[in-house]
Amino acid sequence: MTSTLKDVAKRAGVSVTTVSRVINNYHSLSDKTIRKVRLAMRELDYQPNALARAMQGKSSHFIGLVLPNVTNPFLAELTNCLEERLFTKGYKVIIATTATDDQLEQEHLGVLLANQVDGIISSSHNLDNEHYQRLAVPIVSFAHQLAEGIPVVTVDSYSGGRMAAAYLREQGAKEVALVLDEAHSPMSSRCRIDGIVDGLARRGNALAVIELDELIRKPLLLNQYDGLIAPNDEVAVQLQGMARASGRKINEDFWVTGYNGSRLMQRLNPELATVVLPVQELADKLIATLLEQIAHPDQVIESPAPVPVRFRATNVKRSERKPLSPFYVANY
Amino acid sequence: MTSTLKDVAKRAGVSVTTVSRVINNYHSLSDKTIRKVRLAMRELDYQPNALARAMQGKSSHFIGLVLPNVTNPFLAELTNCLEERLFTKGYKVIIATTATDDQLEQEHLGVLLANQVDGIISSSHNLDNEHYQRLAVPIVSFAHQLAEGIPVVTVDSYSGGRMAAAYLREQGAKEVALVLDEAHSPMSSRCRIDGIVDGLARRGNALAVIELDELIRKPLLLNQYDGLIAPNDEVAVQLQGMARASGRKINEDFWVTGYNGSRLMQRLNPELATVVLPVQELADKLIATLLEQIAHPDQVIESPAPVPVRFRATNVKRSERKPLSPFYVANY
DNA sequence: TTGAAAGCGCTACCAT
DNA sequence: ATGGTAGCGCTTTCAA
Repeated sequence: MTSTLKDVAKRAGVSVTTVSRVINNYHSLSDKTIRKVRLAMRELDYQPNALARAMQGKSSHFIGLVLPNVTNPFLAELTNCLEERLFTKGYKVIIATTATDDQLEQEHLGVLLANQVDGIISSSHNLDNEHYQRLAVPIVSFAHQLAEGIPVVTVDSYSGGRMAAAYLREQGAKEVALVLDEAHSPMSSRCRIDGIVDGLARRGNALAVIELDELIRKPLLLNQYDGLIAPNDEVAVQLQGMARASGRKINEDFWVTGYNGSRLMQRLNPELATVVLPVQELADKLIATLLEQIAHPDQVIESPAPVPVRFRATNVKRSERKPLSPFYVANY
Repeated sequence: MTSTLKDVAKRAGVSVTTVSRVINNYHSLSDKTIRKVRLAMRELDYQPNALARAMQGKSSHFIGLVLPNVTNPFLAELTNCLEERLFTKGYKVIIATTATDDQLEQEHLGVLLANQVDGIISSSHNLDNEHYQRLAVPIVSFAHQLAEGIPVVTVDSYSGGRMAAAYLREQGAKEVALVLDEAHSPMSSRCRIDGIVDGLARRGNALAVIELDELIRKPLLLNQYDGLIAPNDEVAVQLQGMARASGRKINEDFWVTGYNGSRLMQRLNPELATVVLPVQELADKLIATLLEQIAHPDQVIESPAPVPVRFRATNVKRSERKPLSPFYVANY
């Protein structure tokens, strides 16, 4: 049905070589030929077959994006950002959502390899080191050290933890606890906890730690605290809701800090103090690192330095808030 | 570097044909041969090249997923759901985020065609009818009629609107307004507005309509209402925040309804009354419709009947809330 | 039960 | 400046 190089060549009265050349704007072609070919292409509504092109040992220009899911607002934003930038660089993104399922991840990786992806960007980490090590394809990881030799783009989570803790202290919080949600989102970094401890500047004192599940079961536990550090913005909002329900006044006698600072959560809850990860910068770093690895497959690529984070401590008055920005594109 | 059919054949001491046959579990092969080949494949860590397979006029098993973005919680959930189901059916998903940019969408569609996608699922609609009509590939649309002959999976938005309005009335809201956010998320369906009007059951009265932007500029406008219908859950939460800031008691003297009912928003704000779209069912319908079209390319596929929605009117006590579910997989 | 050989649509090398 | 042709890795006749 769809026309091929040969069809175009026949119609233009030239060889397939010539057609191939005008497609790839080769030099040394007469204007007349170029015009003829272009015309034939248009007439036949010709679409070059990218898969066939990818078969000359050339690159497929596919990038595999492996992540647990895309419903997490931060990952969604990262995904958007990566896709957009990769597209402008001529790459197509194949998504592979793995949840926390090791077998699913393994299958997905297999499919990506089978489809000759030029490289993989992964924020999943359900497999053993050796699995990742064996993958014969350039790969960059986000936030997790997958295996030795695989570059990883990280954020400065120590500073993140420290700033959050310092913020709570400055606001006047006396009893601070770290809330964990190990079941669903294990704290990725030891560094962050170190930062929190240092930020609290309470030498010799252990950091109070509570499980979210426990807190949900025994809401009275909340009364012991006036400052909470959540593992992410979503849990932070939950905690705010719980505190409000127990009669606490958010940002007056009770403070919560989040983590990630996605635009969505920022809009939904402008009051939320949180550690903001620079998504665009992370996307750029991930891509740059991957492309470098693609360009130099047998060179060992260093992981870039941890990306700085910033802390957004908002007590913005409602009247000063910005209107919604165009990320609300669809509502249905 | 990576080994090919030929390599495997050589190593196993058989022809490429035979290897191809064991890969595709052809009948009539001696067990001995099968074992030999399997062994060779393992030894060489052989990965069939999916792109080469897609070149025999066989299908590529690529599906293009075209959407404005993936940061919208509902679209994120739909994306997750589609990817997961398509993967189990042996399809790979290439994402194409278009925002509201017609040129970007056009380029993306071109790339998808060039990569021989078997079909396209689209929730973007930035181009003219003819553009979509011309696409020589099976395509299903979500929520928008792209062009005649292109099947579209819709929800029963009339009922959605009607249930939201009825809810507000039942709660005792006297002054109800529909809030629009035309700039960022134009109301997709006339039906929904019809439903709202019918649900309010105020014959002869026009429906009050406010622009979100205006409301943000003049928060005092809120005082005129005690019931708001938001275009989506995100705006609904914003409105709740604004109302709370003006001293209204949510769900006591002020009610807001949302739209979409994504799990994320459900967790973040269990109090939010909203119209819930059945994501899984929508994903299934989209896939089924697309696959049918792929199976019968020249047959005209009918759009399925609008999918029913349900209204979640929550006044769930905090103590009765369920714990977070495992969609919070990553926090970083 | 197995193999040889002809493509799939394209690029690249070698000619002219 | 242009064309012939040999593959890329695989599937698929047609033969044996």
